[in-house]
Amino acid sequence: MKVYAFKIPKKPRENITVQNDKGPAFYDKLHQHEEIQISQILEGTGKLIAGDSVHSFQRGDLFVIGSGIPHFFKSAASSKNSQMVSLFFRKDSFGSNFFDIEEMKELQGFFSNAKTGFKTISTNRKIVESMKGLISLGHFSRFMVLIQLLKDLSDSPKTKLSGFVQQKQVSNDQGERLRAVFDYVMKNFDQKIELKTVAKLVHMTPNAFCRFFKERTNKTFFRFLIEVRVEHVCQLLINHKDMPIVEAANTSGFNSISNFNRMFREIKGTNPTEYLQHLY
DNA sequence: TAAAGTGGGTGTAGCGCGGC
DNA sequence: GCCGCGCTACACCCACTTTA
Repeated sequence: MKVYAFKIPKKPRENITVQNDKGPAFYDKLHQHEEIQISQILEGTGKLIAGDSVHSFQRGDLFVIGSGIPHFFKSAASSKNSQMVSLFFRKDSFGSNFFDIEEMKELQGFFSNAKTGFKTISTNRKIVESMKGLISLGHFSRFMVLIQLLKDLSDSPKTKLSGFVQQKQVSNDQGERLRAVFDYVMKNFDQKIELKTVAKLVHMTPNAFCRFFKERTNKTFFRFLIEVRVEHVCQLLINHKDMPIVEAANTSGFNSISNFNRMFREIKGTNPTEYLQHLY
């Protein structure tokens, strides 16, 4: 497995590509592409790895993934049906200066936020309907919808996806290793994971692996693992409102509630109870 | 690669709060 | 008042990370 330098399949002379992914799971191979990706989750749950961060996704979420950000959507095993409408375009799709003209200045917020990617929850029915409608539209209508969509997304509340901007393309060999590590973590985060096991998985010494992982993701391996666990706890608590916090923490790989609380506060900036109160 | 430094994991104690 | 739950603080150990 590798970080695919992904080519978005598009027809000749097509500048906006619309994709309707429907099935038991989404395309789950780590990849990166030049196009900016706007994806609306219509059905399904799971985790999105984008750049250096882990995010949960569920129905209604909308993600903007910037050009060159390595990413993949990992559908949850419990998710039987997944559907996502995605739109791909490049900033220079309509000419190198198209988005720099005065009339497009209001969209600069979108492009600056898109560099690190962002997530927004589409409470705005207009955005959801625009995304759904894209599938059946012709080229001109798609273009018009895109411009309005960019404006709506510029104004919508957003959460940053990745903490840093990827400066260079990840090579196939490096991507292969990262992909193996991500895959292993996704399958085993609820159990004890040792550095030497993961390092061995990618044929590296623990020292070399630590350096490698930090260089590519801008964070340590264990920091990444904790983020995956915390995200899983959040999903458990959201989906099972009566589940005790200590049970959610235990089933997500935390052995000590005190350590869990500390990690949760570091990552979410608040304690689990306040986090849930904020959501409802 | 090895040594030094860092910080994550764990156990324990204690506080606040709500329910019984 | 007692109990359970959620949370925080602290100390200690040692695995992990960084650096030379």
